[in-house]
Amino acid sequence: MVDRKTFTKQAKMLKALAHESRLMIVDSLSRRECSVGELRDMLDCDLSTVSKHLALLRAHGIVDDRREGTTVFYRLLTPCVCNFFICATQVLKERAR
Amino acid sequence: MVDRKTFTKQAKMLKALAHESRLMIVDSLSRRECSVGELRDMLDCDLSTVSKHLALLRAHGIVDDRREGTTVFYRLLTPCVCNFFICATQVLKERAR
DNA sequence: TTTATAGTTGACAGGATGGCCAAATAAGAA
DNA sequence: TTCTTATTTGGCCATCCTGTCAACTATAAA
Repeated sequence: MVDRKTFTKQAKMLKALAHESRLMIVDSLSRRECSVGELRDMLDCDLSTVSKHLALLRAHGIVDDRREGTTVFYRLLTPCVCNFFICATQVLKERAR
Repeated sequence: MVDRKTFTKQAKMLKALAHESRLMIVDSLSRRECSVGELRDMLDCDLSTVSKHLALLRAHGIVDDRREGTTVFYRLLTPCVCNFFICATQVLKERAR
């Protein structure tokens, strides 16, 4: 039997990832460190919006940042989040049948 | 490079799972078929609330139902969603370090 | 046919999310 | 110091999510 609190934690983690832009951010960061500006170019939305998505991911311990001059670089703190992509792909495939 | 639409689909799927009650439902259904009433007893909330969570999961092709008399039984349609539990546990563990 | 049981659906309220703009901050360059 | 670039934060609004109650539907039993 699994503890209710565990489900709560897992739900919070899933919620943090359950957004198109945040998934795209995680995918990018899984390849290499990126600045906020680079991520905005990819997502094509307001810089402040990207910054807030990153703040949320950081609050959940998924990413971390470091400043280099005026630029802030983000990196993946828990690379295994990428396994979610594998899971999701698998479910979508299984569902399609 | 991954298609933007793929991220959209994955995000929708994650959103469907990103709720404590729905995770608990999926976990229960991974063990055996359950009626709405049984799930309500486990979740301890309004029957209509459970019914809506189930409707949402069904709309995403994650569960399916069958009626037996006045009772409706739900079952997991894509058992591989359980891999999300493994992923989530792994991330929470990696994050804890 | 009436009654009881099991679920679903609609309406509604409160709270959480997401996105943009504008203002604030941080750091380097002039 | 002042200016510029990069990013964060606060305010605001629109939208979505959750949960509850009440009303409705479906099926079986009396």
